[in-house]
Amino acid sequence: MTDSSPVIDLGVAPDRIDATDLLDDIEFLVARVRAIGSLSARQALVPHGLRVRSYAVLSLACGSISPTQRDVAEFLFLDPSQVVAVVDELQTLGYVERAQDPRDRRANIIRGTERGQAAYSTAKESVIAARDETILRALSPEERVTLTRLLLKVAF
Amino acid sequence: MTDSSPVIDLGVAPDRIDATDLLDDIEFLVARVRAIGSLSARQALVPHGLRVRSYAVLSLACGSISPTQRDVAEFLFLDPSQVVAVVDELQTLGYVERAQDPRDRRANIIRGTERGQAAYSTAKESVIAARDETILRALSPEERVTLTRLLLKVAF
DNA sequence: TATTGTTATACTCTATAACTATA
DNA sequence: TATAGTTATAGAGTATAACAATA
Repeated sequence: MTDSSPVIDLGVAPDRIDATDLLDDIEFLVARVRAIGSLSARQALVPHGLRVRSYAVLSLACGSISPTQRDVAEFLFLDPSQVVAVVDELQTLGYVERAQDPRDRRANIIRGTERGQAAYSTAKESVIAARDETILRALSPEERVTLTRLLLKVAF
Repeated sequence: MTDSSPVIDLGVAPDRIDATDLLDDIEFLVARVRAIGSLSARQALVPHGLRVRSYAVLSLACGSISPTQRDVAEFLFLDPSQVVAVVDELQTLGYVERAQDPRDRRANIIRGTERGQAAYSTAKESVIAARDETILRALSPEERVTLTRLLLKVAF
């Protein structure tokens, strides 16, 4: 990597952002970090033909929880109608399949196919690599653990 | 408050979200917390006639940094063209005014008016109250400080 | 030649309502 | 009566390119 660069420009020199309520505002900071992380993930996923949202759904489908579409919607804060579109897309790619939930014939269980597992695996590497270069770059291993733990408490 | 309730449904019972890569994924957690915080702030701002984005710009305009539109764009990760629209909106409301930057005649400095300061003040109370009920509810005071500090390191 | 604000445009994300089939 | 998935639609958010004024 000689002219690597791209990554993400965090903009705004520190000397101009001194006094602002927003800097103490967790909501604002979360929004900004999310924007950085989202951009990072989006760029990393382009070569894989996935959007951040598709990647998230694929991740759930490839895990061991066998979620219904409704589970996916709640977990990712998506409207059920949005899940339909994403699952359609992933199904067209051959990455996931819909299976009838034996406990409730109305529900579709989403499962990653073999091809989907493989695609998720490689995409995940790219996403993690990009993340380590952007949002995690400034944190020590201990801080990363702490941040994860605190976010987890807030998120659920 | 007898039937308070509304607030935000975090959905998904813990017993179904056991094993998932995403739970260790800071990017995912940040996205989810941001969704919660954004919804919380949006609801709190409805009575004030402000959107989250307008509120953020108003906050910067009412601070002591006298930002240009470009500063606002970089700080909030907005495209400069989006800042135009928000400032137009706030100006129509009489909350901010554009002033020529003496150091650069191309640049507009955005300042909160007296009316804007008042509106920001009351809106801020609502936003903070809503936030304490949602994303900060699960954290101790010490944890809030730690979370803020870590997010700040990542955000800039 | 580069940058600030601006206009315009297209695309993605999000919110909402209604319908069907099952429960 | 309520819930899972689906369809449709409108609005908000975001990305991109081009232009005039100024640096």
